[in-house]
Amino acid sequence: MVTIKDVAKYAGVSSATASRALRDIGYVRPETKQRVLDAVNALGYIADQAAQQLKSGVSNIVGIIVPDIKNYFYNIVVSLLTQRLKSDGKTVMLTYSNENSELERECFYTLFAAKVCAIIFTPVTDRNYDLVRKTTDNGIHITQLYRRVYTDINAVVFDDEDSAYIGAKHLFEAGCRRPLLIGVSYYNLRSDRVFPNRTTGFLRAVRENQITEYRYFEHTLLETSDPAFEQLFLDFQPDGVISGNNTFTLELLELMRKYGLRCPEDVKIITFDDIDWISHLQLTAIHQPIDAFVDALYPIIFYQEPPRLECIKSVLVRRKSTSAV
Amino acid sequence: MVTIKDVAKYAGVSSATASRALRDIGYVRPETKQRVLDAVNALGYIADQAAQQLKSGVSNIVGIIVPDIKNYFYNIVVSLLTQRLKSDGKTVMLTYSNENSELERECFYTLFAAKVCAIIFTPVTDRNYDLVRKTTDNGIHITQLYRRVYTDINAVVFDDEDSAYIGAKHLFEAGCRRPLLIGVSYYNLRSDRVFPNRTTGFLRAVRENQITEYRYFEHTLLETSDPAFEQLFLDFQPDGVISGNNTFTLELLELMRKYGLRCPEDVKIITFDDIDWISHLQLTAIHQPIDAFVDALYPIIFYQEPPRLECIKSVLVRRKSTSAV
DNA sequence: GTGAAAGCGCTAACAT
DNA sequence: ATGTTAGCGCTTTCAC
Repeated sequence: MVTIKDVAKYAGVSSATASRALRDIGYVRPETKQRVLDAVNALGYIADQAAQQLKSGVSNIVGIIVPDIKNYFYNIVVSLLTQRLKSDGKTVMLTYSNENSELERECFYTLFAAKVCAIIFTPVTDRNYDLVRKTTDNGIHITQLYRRVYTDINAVVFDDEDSAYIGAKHLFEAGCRRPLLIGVSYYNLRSDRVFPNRTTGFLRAVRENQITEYRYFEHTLLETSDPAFEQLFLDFQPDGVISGNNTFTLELLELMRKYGLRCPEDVKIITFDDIDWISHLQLTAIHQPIDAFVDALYPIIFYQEPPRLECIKSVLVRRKSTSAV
Repeated sequence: MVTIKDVAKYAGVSSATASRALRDIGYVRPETKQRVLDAVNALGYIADQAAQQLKSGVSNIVGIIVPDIKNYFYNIVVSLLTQRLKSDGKTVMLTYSNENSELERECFYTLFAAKVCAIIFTPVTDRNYDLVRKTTDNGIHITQLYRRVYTDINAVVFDDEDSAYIGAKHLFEAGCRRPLLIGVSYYNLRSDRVFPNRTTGFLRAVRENQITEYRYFEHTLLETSDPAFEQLFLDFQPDGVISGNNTFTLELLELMRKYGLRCPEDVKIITFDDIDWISHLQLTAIHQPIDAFVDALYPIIFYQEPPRLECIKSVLVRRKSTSAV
């Protein structure tokens, strides 16, 4: 392995000088600096981050905890974030909580051991507050993504509550009188402890519009189909559905095909997640601007006080699936 | 920060004993070990990986270089891999090359600096061999994913060449006589330097079946639509298309809608990437078993000699888009 | 402007 | 079975 000592020896200077030259810090004669740079090139030296970090005490690793493997949204955010952090000389350590609170704990331990300078995560429970505390107590910045569970910690979310409200109103305007909401059920967390909550917005719209026949179903994440949902769908026979994500929507579409129901004639559809195939199928969608989301997130990653809540507005994109018949 | 010295002091032992106790190494009295464990619990000690690594010289970070943000396939592989590596006490450092050879170089530097013990990457060029060499010379294991560019390095790929061949034959059996293949064009890499190459398999099928009217188009990745492709599609008027990935397929479907072409009546379709919405649209697809892929990858991550080439077979899933009219 | 030396937190010889 | 000590590669006073 090539160390800074090798570089120093090759350049005929001390390792202290080499270190200064490489980081443009302190006084180094331009000529000396050039010799060091030449040595680096000749030897192919790359500084050992672990050693740098150990000595300097500063880390440039940002930890991310992703709750769900397959979620398109998270994957995009992770990649956008990774690229932007790189331009600030930071690297990303990736972990998966898989919607499991025990795994989330392990993720925290892993990131802690790696001495990350910040953690960006989507909480899957409200029972890991001890670790959240410990993290901030150790000067590690922390931000919640997508769901706000801990109110004293930074959070960046989409305003899904409002989107569900707007979506429901749009359904009513399109003539629906038997709306169904497919919301989200968490494994380790009561929905009403999470902001935003799609169901809240939906119920508000229902009340304001004096809709008497309505249902909501809280669908677990990770599972691609749920018999209980099929049962409710058949029993209730909704004329309009707001689907909490694209996976739920696919399940809904399969059900409708199975029972010969057409969209928008029999059932109108509004779906969260305006991704490529959703738009191809001409489904009315709640478009969540990911770029704006990351833009809002980026500046607060390293600022904790006072805790910020960034709430990104989504946009309803009207397409055939909610048009009049 | 809580260090091992704090733990040692709390437990009334030396830091060496504490270290041994924590790693179940060497001789430690059970009673002593328990005292150390209690101290860890009481103080909330988590070992500093950077320091461990610096001293022991062994790293447990695996680096991944992902070429494309949006690619569903990579995202799934990354997450499956991350989870399996965790069970072996390894963590994942994530970087993105974005199909750019200069960025790929930077990724290597980043992972090098982090002293990863292995690199798993999808090469975007054949011009970074110097870094590949340097990596292996430093005892860092390295494996290519999805594309084999360097023949002396481990690689795990799907047999896309054969899949394209089988797909083309299936099109001919369904009556197609004007097939079009949408293959992949790399930015920094000639397609014929990559194994597998979809075009090769396609051309073999064309030859064997004496098809005289055919075309292939090598579509760039990352871009969601290409005017040159639209032009070729209009000029040639294929009666069957094999699409190299789901993004290309969406572009194709949009074109067909724009020009009022129906599937399978006017154009039959076979697509790579058997993902959820592809199956919902009842498109015949080349199903790539990701689990088998990861299963093949996992055992060779840390074995380099001799270089292995794992070629995973895909399965053609027949659906309506290639049925007889 | 440059070098010598201490030390970050941890582990591995070696001593006891 | 446990403690002492050296040192991994780097940065950072502090001399010069």
